[in-house]
Amino acid sequence: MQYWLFKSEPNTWSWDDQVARGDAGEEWDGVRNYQARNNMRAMQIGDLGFFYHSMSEKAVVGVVEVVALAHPDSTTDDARWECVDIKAVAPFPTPVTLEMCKSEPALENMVLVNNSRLSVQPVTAEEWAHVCRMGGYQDR
DNA sequence: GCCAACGTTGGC
DNA sequence: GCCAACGTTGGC
Repeated sequence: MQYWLFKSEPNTWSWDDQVARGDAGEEWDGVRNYQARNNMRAMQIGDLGFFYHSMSEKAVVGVVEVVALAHPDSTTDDARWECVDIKAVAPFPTPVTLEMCKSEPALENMVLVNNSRLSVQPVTAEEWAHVCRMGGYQDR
């Protein structure tokens, strides 16, 4: 069981869009970055991730779950690119902003804080628990 | 809207 | 295989 962070611009694909897909989930397509793809290849069914809104919001707004292993990205013919499917699990009672993360010593090594451009990031179990607590989210 | 950081591309 | 140029991302 591992933890991740999925980053999206709300204008392109928002938490509400994700929720609207329900349990069927949705491809996390459009990733054209090797590091991000490699992270998705490493994912297992049932892995959990944060859903992060970049740009205007810059906050973790909810929790998603991996429901399909990495498979070819349907938005391209280029065999290099793969993606997983994820579904919305629950929203954060309180969105955790980037600013909040930066001010937390416990999160100083979080990828989001240090390499905000990577669109699919690994999250450690400690970071996961910490951010959940900040967001008022009851982890299972 | 600006600009820094990063990743990718392509010429050599 | 190196590196300069370019495009994109995302924080500010």
